[in-house]
Amino acid sequence: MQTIAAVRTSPFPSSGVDSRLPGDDLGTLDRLGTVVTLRREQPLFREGDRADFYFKVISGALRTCKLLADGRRHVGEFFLPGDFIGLTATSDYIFAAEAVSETVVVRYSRRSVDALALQEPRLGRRLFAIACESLSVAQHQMVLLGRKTAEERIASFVLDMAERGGDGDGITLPMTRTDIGDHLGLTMETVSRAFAQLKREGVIELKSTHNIVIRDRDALADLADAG
Amino acid sequence: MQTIAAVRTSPFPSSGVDSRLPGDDLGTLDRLGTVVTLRREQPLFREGDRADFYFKVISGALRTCKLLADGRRHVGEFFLPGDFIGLTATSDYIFAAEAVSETVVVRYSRRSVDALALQEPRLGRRLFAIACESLSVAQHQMVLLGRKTAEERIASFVLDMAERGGDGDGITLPMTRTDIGDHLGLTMETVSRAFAQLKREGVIELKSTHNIVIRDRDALADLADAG
DNA sequence: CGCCCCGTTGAGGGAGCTCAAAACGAGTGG
DNA sequence: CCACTCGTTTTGAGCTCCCTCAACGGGGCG
Repeated sequence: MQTIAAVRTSPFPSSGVDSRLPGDDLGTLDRLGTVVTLRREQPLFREGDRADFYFKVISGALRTCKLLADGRRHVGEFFLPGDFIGLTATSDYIFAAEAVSETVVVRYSRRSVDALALQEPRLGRRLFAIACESLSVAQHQMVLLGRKTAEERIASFVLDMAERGGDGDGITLPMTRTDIGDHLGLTMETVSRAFAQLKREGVIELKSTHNIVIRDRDALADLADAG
Repeated sequence: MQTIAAVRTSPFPSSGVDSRLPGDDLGTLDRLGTVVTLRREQPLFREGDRADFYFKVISGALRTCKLLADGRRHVGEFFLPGDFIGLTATSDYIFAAEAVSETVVVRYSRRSVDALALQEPRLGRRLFAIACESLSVAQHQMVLLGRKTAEERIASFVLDMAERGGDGDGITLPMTRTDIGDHLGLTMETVSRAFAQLKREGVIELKSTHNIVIRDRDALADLADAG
């Protein structure tokens, strides 16, 4: 079942979006795209939906969620402008995707893209590279979840967000403390305390709850790698 | 730098190995393979080595490891007969791979396989599928590491091992309790206590430390999904 | 202005970690 | 066949980090 969302069928917008993604390499793909706008908290798809589409984030932010039977939640990844989402080994999505804030994505028909990939080796290799990069991200996240302390997790998260979306040392965190906690295997309270701790240590500055500045990148990197 | 290991350049052995892997679909790949034998604890490659090869496990078992600066260890995945290992987004491996027990693998030149994949769409799609499946495994593991209790982690692990390598309900665990702990984000002692707990509850039977039998698969599945 | 959601802070408790010792099992040599 | 060794696993006891529960504060929006 496809989730309801504002859809505008139109040519690919000439957004200032980067990198990392097939649309940029291969003009042919652009024509397959449909622009979709999501309001805050609106689902892009749900766990178990048929995986008929790939998506690329244009603006805003998405999170992927998995729930345990008793309600415990895990946030797999945050997707920022330029990020590609929708690869799956099965015919269904195995997690939900929701908008953290108002978000615009481009939607591609999976069947069309997969068919095109057989004719355009460059597209095929790009999709393969995206899968390998996602795997690398997941492998780092597993080390974090398996072995790092709360403060180290937050340090890693801040550095990651800085690399992906920061303007210099200023970082915008569109998601809530609860989202961050569910992503890092912590509670909201522990996330809050770890931010406070890093602030006390002079490593970061809290401009507001969703805007932070890195003060000591080396200290942050040391914490993130645990030595 | 390539790790030293017993290498036998020869045609692909007619092993009774499954499934899941390119070698089986595409005869051409078999000729590219070189058989490599590893003794217990011997590294197949180290973190940071140039990623010049893909591998397929024939017999035995591998583990992938990442270390934090202060020595904390994380075991990413165990690889059993039929499993494919070596996909990476970069030119280097980002984790080490070591033999849990005496292990035989087939080694493929990454360059040759990648080149062949451009000519043989089926091979390209197979590699892509392997990457997507690995991603799916990683996503499940992140939920486990982020949100499950010790007992739930062990239940999930036992079920996973039963599906992958079990003969009926009898399971062989070639790795140590420490390996299991480092894979599940626990200590060896907690792993041992969780096994004892499941035994006390009549869910599993411990034939020996490395051989267990599932007594109540439904109870195990309930625990693994937490509800 | 007042409500509500989100974030912060505090106090107490618990799941899993640490440290330590004993039990076990596989391999080795007499 | 037994004695000994060495690494692994089990079990116990105490501690710690993070979770839980609760109260308070602040910013955005009706």
